[in-house]
Amino acid sequence: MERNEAIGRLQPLIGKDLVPLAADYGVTIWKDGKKNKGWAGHVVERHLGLPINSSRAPNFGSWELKVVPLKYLTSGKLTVKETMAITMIDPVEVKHKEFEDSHLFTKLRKMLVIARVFESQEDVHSVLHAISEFDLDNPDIRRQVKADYDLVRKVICVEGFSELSGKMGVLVQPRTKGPGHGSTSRAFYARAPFVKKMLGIV
DNA sequence: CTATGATCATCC
DNA sequence: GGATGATCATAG
Repeated sequence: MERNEAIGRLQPLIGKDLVPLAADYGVTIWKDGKKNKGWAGHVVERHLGLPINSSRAPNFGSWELKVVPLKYLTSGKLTVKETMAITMIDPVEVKHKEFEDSHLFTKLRKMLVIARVFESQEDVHSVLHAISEFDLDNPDIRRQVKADYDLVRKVICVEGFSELSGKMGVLVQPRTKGPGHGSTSRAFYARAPFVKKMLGIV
């Protein structure tokens, strides 16, 4: 499916509550009092007819789909609530590949970012707020992302994979991610200001 | 177990 | 409120 087609399919969902859709598509939100944090992403993927799997390649072949939560500030303004997980860091791959050949670049160069409104942790309602296309075509942004990638590379080579921390990086940070319980894997995350740029709410 | 989808918990 | 590290459901 092309990105434009996906946009066309998602357009009608803008302003709609995603919670009832989760039930329609059989997506679990709560189980034994614990939350399936990826439910919103699964709902959108199912809506587009994508089988749920864990392939590391961009889910649609040439572009990447992401759902990100938005929240209202006390001032009443809408902003990005969280950083966005992009992809796992494979130390071997990062060490041997240039930024232009990395998974990070492949995913960032062409993506579709869906913004949903976060109301509360209970997710009683969650309205799809906007759909935004993003390509890594801004020279300044691209240069900074590459710099962050190179920093990660350097740390892995010089200090070791385990020294990577979320404190590093300007637009993209290396941060722990995984099933939890002692997992030490890390992933690239887009910091909030970067996500705002993607959504065009700078 | 670790990849995917991400958000939660806690510290400052 | 923002940042950082930890964690949840599901699939292979």
